[in-house]
Amino acid sequence: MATAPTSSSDEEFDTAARLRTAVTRLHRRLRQQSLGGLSPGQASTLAMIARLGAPTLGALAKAEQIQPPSMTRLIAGMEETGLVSRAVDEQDRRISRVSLTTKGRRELERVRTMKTAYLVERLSGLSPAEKSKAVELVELLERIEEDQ
Amino acid sequence: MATAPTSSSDEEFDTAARLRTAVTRLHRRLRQQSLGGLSPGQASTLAMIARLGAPTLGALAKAEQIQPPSMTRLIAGMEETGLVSRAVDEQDRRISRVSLTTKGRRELERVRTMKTAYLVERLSGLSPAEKSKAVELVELLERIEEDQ
DNA sequence: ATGATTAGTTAGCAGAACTAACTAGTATGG
DNA sequence: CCATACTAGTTAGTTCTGCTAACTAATCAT
Repeated sequence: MATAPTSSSDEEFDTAARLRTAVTRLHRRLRQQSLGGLSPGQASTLAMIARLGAPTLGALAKAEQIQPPSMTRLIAGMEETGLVSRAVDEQDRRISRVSLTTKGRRELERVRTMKTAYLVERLSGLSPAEKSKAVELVELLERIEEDQ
Repeated sequence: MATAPTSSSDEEFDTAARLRTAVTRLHRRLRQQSLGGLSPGQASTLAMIARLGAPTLGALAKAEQIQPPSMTRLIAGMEETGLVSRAVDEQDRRISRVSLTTKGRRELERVRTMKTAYLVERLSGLSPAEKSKAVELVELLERIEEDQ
């Protein structure tokens, strides 16, 4: 194999490939964690609604970085189980605003810790030095995805 | 270090929550990247077969960390499009070994750059200091998921 | 030789994402 | 002021990935 040795783009490629694999697997693992009846998407959306107040469905889709139809379905399921309620906007009746019900707020509180329990446990197994590195890791991941 | 237990676990929780969100979004983004006709699972499996040589279906499933039935289906699709071929093991006829066809090798080569193009581009946008740290951080990410 | 184990397959379910095409409401330009 | 264009959201249908349960076929062990 007569490839150019120690090319920095080779290293970048390797790092990228490993990052891809790692992200895929961790994602799968996170999906398998129990959230007590809520899907990961529901849990995440619940938190986002709480953060935004009473967002429109489109705004919510944008914030969660999914397409509107995906959000429609997600919200439909959550409305059915009484986690959120929808209200048609008075000014513009095309728009429907989503807000948390009391049950939704209660569930969010209950699930908040469960959601991260697995990762908290994994993180707590790290040494202090690694732990501070973990913070850098998160910052790096966030930077990689920003401005899309 | 007088670490108040409360603040320490708060930090861990926060890091965990951010890591979760980051992983979910990056995973979604990576799934949306075009791989020129191959599904992400196919691309990943292609690379794994190349690394392992002529693995059994079970070994492949284990390496990719999915259940055997999922691998059966994945391989079935890849066999249909001529990316891999299966051969029954002579010694133990329960076993079938999977290997790349010429087309499979060609596709792997072609996709190898494409596959991580998005991440490579993102990584190359980082500062040199960040870049050198990225490797360490990916290793940490791998450590977080290991021994499951 | 029979019963237990192992490898892989088949069948069926579910979740999460997408696009394309539709409905309904709003805004606008002639 | 109305026909047309645009916007928000929904419906329908597809794809991909993963799972479990139950099965067949082959091998191993007593």
